[in-house]
Amino acid sequence: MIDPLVSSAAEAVPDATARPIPTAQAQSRATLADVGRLAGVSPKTVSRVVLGSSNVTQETREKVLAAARALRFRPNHLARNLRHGSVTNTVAFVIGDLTNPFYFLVAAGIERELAQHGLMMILAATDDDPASEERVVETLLKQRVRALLMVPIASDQAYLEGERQLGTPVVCIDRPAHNLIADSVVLENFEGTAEAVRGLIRAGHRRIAFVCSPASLYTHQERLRGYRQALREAGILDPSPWERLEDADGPTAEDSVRDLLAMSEPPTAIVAGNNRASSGVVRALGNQFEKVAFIGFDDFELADAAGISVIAYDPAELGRQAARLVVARLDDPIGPPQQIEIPTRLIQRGSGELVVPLD
Amino acid sequence: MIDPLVSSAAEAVPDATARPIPTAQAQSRATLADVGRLAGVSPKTVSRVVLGSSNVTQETREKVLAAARALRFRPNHLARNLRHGSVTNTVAFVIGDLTNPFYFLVAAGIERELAQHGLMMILAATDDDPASEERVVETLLKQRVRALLMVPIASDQAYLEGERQLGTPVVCIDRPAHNLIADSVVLENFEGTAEAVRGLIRAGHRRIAFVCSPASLYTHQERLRGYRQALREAGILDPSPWERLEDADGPTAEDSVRDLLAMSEPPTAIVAGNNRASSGVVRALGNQFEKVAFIGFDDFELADAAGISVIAYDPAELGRQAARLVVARLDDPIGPPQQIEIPTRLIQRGSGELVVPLD
DNA sequence: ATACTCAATGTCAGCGTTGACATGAATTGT
DNA sequence: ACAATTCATGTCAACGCTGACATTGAGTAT
Repeated sequence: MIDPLVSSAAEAVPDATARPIPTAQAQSRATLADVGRLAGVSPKTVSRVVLGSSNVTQETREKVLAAARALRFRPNHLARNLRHGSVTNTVAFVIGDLTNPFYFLVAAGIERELAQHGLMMILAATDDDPASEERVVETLLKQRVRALLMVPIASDQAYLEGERQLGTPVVCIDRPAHNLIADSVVLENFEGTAEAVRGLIRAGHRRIAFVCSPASLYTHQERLRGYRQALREAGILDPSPWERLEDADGPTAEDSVRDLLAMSEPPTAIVAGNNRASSGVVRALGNQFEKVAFIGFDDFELADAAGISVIAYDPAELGRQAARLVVARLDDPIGPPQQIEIPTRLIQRGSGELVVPLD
Repeated sequence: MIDPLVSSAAEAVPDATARPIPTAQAQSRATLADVGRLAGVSPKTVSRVVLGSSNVTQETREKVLAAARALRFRPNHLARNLRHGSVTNTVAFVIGDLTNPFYFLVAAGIERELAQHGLMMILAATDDDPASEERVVETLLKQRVRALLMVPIASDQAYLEGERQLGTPVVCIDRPAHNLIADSVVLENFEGTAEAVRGLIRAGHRRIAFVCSPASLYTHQERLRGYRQALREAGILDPSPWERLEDADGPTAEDSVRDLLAMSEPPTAIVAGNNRASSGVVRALGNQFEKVAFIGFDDFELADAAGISVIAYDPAELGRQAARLVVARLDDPIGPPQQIEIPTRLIQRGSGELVVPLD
């Protein structure tokens, strides 16, 4: 294991000639006591200076500050936090898949909002493995994180109930928790998708496909509901031929689109349920939106340059709101759980609405 | 300020009828002593069980584990770490701009590699503000992070020298540190760019532009050097008319490209120095690579679908290597500083090499 | 039977900090 | 001039944990 405190065996060699360049630690970190000794005051007085208490003479304060600077003193927050009931100022954000740019934008929003409240963000990934979720969370709780922000992966978050009762706020992002009273921030999945599909219908489309995977996700189910709802309103009661809801291990969105286009009555428009599906659709269609209209859920880099219409939202706003919920919950642990919906809006760039359907 | 320990004023109201739904913390967290009391053993024995010491009867162990489970005991790592010399298992990654997707991918690589060594990643942003770098780092050091990973923003990291001597590894990412002996992981900026430009020259291009900002960055300077080197090899000694190295507040890459195209002798090929510049170029050119060839530094989502050639590398690998340096340095604090170069490779997708120059 | 080993458990102190409380000196009021 | 107040500073204990060391009792060797 890693242990930097184990001094190297250098002293065993009386004359280490081939000694490498940088030096290891000579002295250890200065403590309040060290500073106090140098300044000729008690550790407590140093503490007062560090904490900015007013009950210190200007003269003493300067002496102490000089000593602190000389010794490169840096207060030990571990000790401080222990003393104060093990309350830290780190908030954990537990993500499934770190490589999804979506979550990083969320993380950016969280980081920024938390920083404004003196809180730091610790990032932990579960690699989309439900089993590792509890393990990761457990590790974080041992570190006494102040609150937990998470994109729930496991099918059950009941294991957090005890912790919640102990006062650790839990805020779920993108999907609600299962079997746990927790605040959550989600997208306007249903309405956003329904509105986009309604737009396609208004443009004359009837055969509208929906491509998405994995189908089991809360977000995708909501979007699917929105899709179906809009079609139902238009009198299309069975959209199933155009639904492609493959699961993670099945065919990719790219395959699904090729499959759709090969149908005897191919769809005239495609809606992608998430940004990964969007990538697949774009690859399969190769920018030929004269043939098939396309709207993706979730904006992406250069979608504007490519003229692709999307159901967009602000991922950073998701993070910001979640962080705000954390802060609010820390301020007031009591109070009914909240669910915030982040609005989506259709950005029309040509791929979805300017198309004249073939039939 | 935030303080969840402040109990609500509920007890002042004898009969709180309009009480909200969830409950606040009833009891506090169990400690080793609590578990010991319940199991009828000393705290030390509980500690032994928790740490997995062998010198405990099977019977005692089970009693203790049962008690721990009953009390939902969770070891306090703050106390543990304090006891052990304030050595934590969190490593900080200090980034300038969180919204740059490049850094996400780096962070993902870091997180993954660190996790394999039982280390956690704490993310902190400086918002590309050199002045806030030291402040942010200082805060992190108070938390006693085990090591520091950073993308240096400030023009001087000498303030970390003391900390380095105390044994905190510092690894710089993407650019080397200034005035500080530290390990670093950088890209093959010079060679990667030179090779790409050589390719354009081989394809017959002579008027090759370089668009990038801000010009002051180490990475961009290296890339610029590579660009000039390749041109020099081809006998083009003064590329300055085609260099567009505007700084952050100046015109955007998009503007620069329009400007270039409006020249009396416009470039036949453009090289972008980073992914932001690439976006700008793509927007300005609008995919018309028949007119002007294009190669960007740094791959991006859907560059493949758009057929854009890039100088690519693996950002996650950057992170992984950096994390590995941290771990190595923790194992062996002595040893000469290392600089690792992450290889780049030219991915030809059509925008750069299949073009027939106009002249 | 006596000393000797060893395993299981306990006692204690201290990691660095700060709240509660104590002390002593200077200042104030009357 | 003397108690009352204020202010700067100090003493002490405890946050939760675990290394160093002590203790106990059972088993083993002579």
